[in-house]
Amino acid sequence: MNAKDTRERLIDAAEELISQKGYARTSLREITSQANANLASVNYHFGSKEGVAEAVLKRHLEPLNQERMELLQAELDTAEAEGRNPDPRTLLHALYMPILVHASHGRRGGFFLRIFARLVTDPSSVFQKMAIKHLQGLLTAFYDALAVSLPNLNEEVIFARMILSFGAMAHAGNIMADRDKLEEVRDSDLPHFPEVSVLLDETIEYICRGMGVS
Amino acid sequence: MNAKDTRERLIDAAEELISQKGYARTSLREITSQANANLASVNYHFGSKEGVAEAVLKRHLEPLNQERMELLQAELDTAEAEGRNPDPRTLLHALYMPILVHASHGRRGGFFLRIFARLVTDPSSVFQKMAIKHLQGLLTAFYDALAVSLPNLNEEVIFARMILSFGAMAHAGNIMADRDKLEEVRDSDLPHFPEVSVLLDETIEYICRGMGVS
DNA sequence: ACTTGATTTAAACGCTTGTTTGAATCAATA
DNA sequence: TATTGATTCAAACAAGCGTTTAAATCAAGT
Repeated sequence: MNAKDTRERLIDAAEELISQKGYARTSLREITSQANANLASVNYHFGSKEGVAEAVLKRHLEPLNQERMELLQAELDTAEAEGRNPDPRTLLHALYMPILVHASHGRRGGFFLRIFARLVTDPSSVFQKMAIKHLQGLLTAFYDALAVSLPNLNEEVIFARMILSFGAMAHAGNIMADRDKLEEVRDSDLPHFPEVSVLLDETIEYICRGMGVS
Repeated sequence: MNAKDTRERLIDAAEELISQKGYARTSLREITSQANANLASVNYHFGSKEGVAEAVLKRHLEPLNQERMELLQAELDTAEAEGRNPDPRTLLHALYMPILVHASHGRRGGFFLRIFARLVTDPSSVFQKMAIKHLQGLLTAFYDALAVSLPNLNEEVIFARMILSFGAMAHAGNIMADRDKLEEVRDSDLPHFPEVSVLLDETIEYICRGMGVS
């Protein structure tokens, strides 16, 4: 019991600290101290500092990607049964709703989405490899489905718009996670930062319009 | 002459290295070595490691923001002279074209945009302060103009869509900068990454559609 | 109660980091 | 040529880092 507990406390602490300070600026001493564990425990349980970061990402991305793949498959099956092309709006919901809902529910979702936004941006290191490993398959599957469901758009354009949607979604999730902190430094000439639920809805609609799906 | 040269060589080296490896993973020893300068020169010329990173951002953001503010003012003036509201599409062009063109022209623009994309994402440090310092005024000015030019959308919605556009733009610029590297690791089931010029055009159109401007 | 394998612990390792220092060098003015 | 102020330089600094080690502790099966 104690063993597994330590492992999970380490992931919890790493997740929170990395989301707040970034991977490089978070030390193993901070992580283990926040987790009430020994300094060496990270290397024991995860092999290295990179290992615990990978575990953090895995804990969120695996169920998230599974859910998205299931929603994708469901629409593909329904469409085939009904003898029509998959509906692009349904596909976009399948791809973006789960992660946005995840980001807007509870602390840990916010922690994760801040890390995720950086994952996409970070140039080197673990994150690059992890991004390819955990996102390439998902992206390809949804690209294939979208290409079928939007037969009047050429491949390059669909791909370009998927990239743009991805950026919009990642940034929106990041803003959701930091909403309260951003409100504090907001220029008073700007309106309030949108409520999380408003931003969630606006994101989906924005992406649908951007993709050319009405 | 030698003095100013060193300063600029340091900024050049910092820009390239930070864009490739990230701020935290780039050491002063790498920067000064690539710039053919002494280790202490960064602290002499910029006061600290943060100082040279700030100088990198300044060198791009100041002319860029000046250009955008001039384009904004030009449209506001023209609109007032013609007794109409500013045109939202023109405003969006003014806000996003300069930085996207900058990103797509030449190496240094690409270097900058990779750093810029991280600037928006990075949780702590210099970057947080720099983002507020260099972007808040720009954002506010464009928000005010867009609110006038889109009178049928409420404030919160306009602001939300600006946030989403910002994310899409930053991600697109990042992809432009890394296009060739991304092509190498691309899943063969995906189409080629869009040409820089294609992505540039698609980005502007995507943002206009997303904002609800047709 | 003993053994075994997993986990935790404290300590130390070697290495890299950003920064500081004080002397050396340079360029230009008088 | 002497002086001055700016710049460069080599060297050292203390601090923090991730990782390793070997002994101590723990939990469970026999």
